[in-house]
Amino acid sequence: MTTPKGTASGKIETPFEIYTGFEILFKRWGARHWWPGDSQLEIVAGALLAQATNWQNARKAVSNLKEAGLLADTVDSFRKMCRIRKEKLEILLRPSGYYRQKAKRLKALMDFLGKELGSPPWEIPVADTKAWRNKLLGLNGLGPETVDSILLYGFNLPCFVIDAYTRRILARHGMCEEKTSYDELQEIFTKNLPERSELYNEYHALIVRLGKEYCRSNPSCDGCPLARGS
DNA sequence: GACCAGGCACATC
DNA sequence: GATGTGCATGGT
Repeated sequence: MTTPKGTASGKIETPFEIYTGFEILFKRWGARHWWPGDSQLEIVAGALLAQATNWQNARKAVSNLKEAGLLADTVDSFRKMCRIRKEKLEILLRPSGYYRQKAKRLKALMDFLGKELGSPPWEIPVADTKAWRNKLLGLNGLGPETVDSILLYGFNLPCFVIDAYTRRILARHGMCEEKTSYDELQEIFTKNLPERSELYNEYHALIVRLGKEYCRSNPSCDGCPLARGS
């Protein structure tokens, strides 16, 4: 293993331009077409179920919900989702891990969205993005990453998602510290990109693609496409 | 059997 | 406010 650009800790000391970074990744892997899902409700639920687990496990729980007829964007399906007993929901969510917490959180989220917006499909005006972000952050079990994922992928609103991969990649390129807050990391992207949900969507998906290949199993970051001069 | 994976809340200091 | 811990499954 060679470490041409990385240090012993795998840190690359050359920051990359935020928009250029997108262009490089997009050129390499193209559109990722996130978030996978047949309905808006599936995307919203999936964002919550993907918390602290791999997508494979989250997808199993999503499939269980679909098979139970709970994830269609229809009045009947949504009513069923809102009325399902917590114990039954827990069984369906088991594969995604933390299933008791997630059942409680999902019910609370569905109740809230139902009261505020009725049955899906839902729409939120772009002008209300910030207000809705704050509303959702007030719900139990919804932190910034989950809320931004819901708003970006479920509602096509311009909220840049910061996840573990994003933090790791910025840190390795010397662009943030361990303790840099979520909001500060988000600003690094939003201040350097046009405010467009499609762009945020693809960029985050590409970062996850990058993270899986160059951060997880490659601590020296060999060949990272974002390294200057690579 | 240990470790990790697209978080978050809560207790404690 | 910073840090530690609980929540849990499934793949490698």
